[in-house]
Amino acid sequence: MGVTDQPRTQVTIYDVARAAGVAPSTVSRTFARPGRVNAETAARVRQVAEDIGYRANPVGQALPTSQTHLLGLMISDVANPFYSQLIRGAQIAATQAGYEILLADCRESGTRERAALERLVPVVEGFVIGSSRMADSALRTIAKQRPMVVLNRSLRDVPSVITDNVSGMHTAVDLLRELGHESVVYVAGPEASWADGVRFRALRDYGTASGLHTHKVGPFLPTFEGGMAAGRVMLEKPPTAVIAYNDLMAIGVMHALITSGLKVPEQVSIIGFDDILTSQLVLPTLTTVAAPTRQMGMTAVNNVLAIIKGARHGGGEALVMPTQLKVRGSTGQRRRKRVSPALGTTMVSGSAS
Amino acid sequence: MGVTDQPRTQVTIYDVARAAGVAPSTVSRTFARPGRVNAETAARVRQVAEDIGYRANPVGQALPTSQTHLLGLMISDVANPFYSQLIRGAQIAATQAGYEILLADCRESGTRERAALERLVPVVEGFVIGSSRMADSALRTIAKQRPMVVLNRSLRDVPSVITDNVSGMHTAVDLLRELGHESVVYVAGPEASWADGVRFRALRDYGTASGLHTHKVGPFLPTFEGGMAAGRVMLEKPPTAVIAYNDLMAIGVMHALITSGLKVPEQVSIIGFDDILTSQLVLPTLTTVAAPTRQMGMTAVNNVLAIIKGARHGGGEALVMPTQLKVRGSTGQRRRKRVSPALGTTMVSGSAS
DNA sequence: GGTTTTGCGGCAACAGGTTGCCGCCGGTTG
DNA sequence: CAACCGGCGGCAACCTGTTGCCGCAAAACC
Repeated sequence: MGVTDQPRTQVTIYDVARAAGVAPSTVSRTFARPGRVNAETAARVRQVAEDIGYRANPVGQALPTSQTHLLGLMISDVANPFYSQLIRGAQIAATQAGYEILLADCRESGTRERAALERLVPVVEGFVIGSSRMADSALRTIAKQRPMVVLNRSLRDVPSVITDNVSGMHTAVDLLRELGHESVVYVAGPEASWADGVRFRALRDYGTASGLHTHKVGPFLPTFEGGMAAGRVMLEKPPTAVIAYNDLMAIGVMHALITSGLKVPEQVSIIGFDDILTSQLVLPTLTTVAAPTRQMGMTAVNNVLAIIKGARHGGGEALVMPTQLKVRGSTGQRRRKRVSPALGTTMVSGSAS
Repeated sequence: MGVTDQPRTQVTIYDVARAAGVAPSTVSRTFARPGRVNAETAARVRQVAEDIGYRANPVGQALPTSQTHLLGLMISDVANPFYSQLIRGAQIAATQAGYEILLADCRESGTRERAALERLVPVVEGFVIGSSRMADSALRTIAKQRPMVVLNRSLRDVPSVITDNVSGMHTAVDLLRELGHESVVYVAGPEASWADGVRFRALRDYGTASGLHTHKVGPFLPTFEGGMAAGRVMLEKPPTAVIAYNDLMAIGVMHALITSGLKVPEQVSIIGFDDILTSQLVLPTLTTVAAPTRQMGMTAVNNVLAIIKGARHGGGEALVMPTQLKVRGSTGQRRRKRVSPALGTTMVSGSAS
């Protein structure tokens, strides 16, 4: 009946030692210090180990060495496809190095994030923080306890991997200018998101410099729903161009606008950030500033691993990954004036705010 | 400079014991066996522990008790949004019980799945297997070693949580019949997927019984790309109705068909399975057989936990979760014969297009 | 009052590995 | 031939908790 007939007694190095006629320490060394043991002896030990089905117990190894071979990966929302590739990249890099990933999802809450990190500290050897919702100081507290690499955030003295938000935003602005746009609304994500601040400032600064008038709405949740909410807010005075904190929000905005009869991209151009798979599936397809998420996941993990292995993290400079503007269907030429159908409330011209 | 100044020496029960003037065993009992220790003594120990910053070391606890408080969650593709809610549900249930989730993604490979499970066995207390790509026998081998609950698969003597594929398929067939369809093509997912077989058989059996001619193409990868590939294959002789193994494939099929000029749902009706978020974002929106994924994740975790705590898994019957047909824009009335090239807009799903 | 119970703290043996240090042995070197 | 050295196996301490068992003292019982 019971399928779970736990093998009550696990095979240990002591069993192997006895069976092979050597001391336990020799068995241990055979696996942990290859070379320290005579080749013949080692071969015999390995053989015996295999015969009687020995498997090293990671917990036993972890106690004296404090190497759990576990890495914590904190993300703010598993349901956000942005993380899919990041998780996968992390996973691949970890597996290659013989590590496993402990996944924690804080559901956009700094409190939950903190609690989860606190719980994980004693178990993992290091952390990769996918987008933190915590305050710098709190993050530093954790960083003091374990090697960590943060993504999409720059924090003095803590190694980080970020995307080139500024130049990504510039390409987006350039595109809008080329298309004849004169103003743009930025749909903000979580206040706690570092990237959100950077993106908005990059937009404002470069926008002003290049004659694009900018305005901001939000913050909203960085989800499809959040985007829809933002879209509804904008309906009173529809903008001609929108840049959203991320793709999910951009799609939400687009959905809300289209549902209320606006045409994308004829009346409104929309640009997102990240380039999640869904961006290619919606209609119109979404123009977006793409980030190499998978690569970032791998890089982040490899870096924590390097630090764990003793590499003193260098100059403290963030590692900047290039972004790429993917121009798709949601952006189009700005129409001067009149858009016939019952659009009494003409647009912009004297863009207020 | 270095931010990672690991406090090399952690505070142990021995430190607490010394500081509180008791034996280490008393400290241990204070936390592990409340009640076994005199209330006053316990209070003092707790106070001292807090003062000198004692935090129990999970590894130390895991060794003698073999309770790692870790659960393995195996999924076949993180990038498939189907798993998002499942992961989240699992996560929530685990956290509530004081457990953490070790995530493994086998990327649709039975070999990788096996390897990952093998690696995790010694570390976790139990497994939740999100859609296995392994053979029954291999799965049983693992099940013998650790408590496990499998999702979307029924396996004798191994507890499982599945969706009501059969009745879900029936509702889908009923819908197509109502809409006047006489034949349907099933787009198959991975051969190694148990659910795929069940769905197809349910379709064939019930279809035949209700006069719907069925045909199958595949297998294909259960991804957007897989769906596109299937769509291209079907182009030679376009079907009037398609049911795909899952939403991602359905969307891929839809994309391929629409791209080559076919109208959905006017010329082809498409139905998926799962109800991932993206299904509501594409145009036309996707009709699908929805599964309560979050709930399933929680249920699965709670069940493994129960088994770990000693509950002998009951009759071996799979736990069946209800499905719900979400009728959306991708399904429509079958057109008898000729569809004039310019069918213009019109139609049921008259949403913006 | 004597004896049995009960409450509770301590001792020490684990759990399963790792590793510093010692010692044996055969080969080098002078 | 003696002193030295390198290779290699074993001993035992150690990592951090848990827990069976013992013993002592106070409480409960007859």
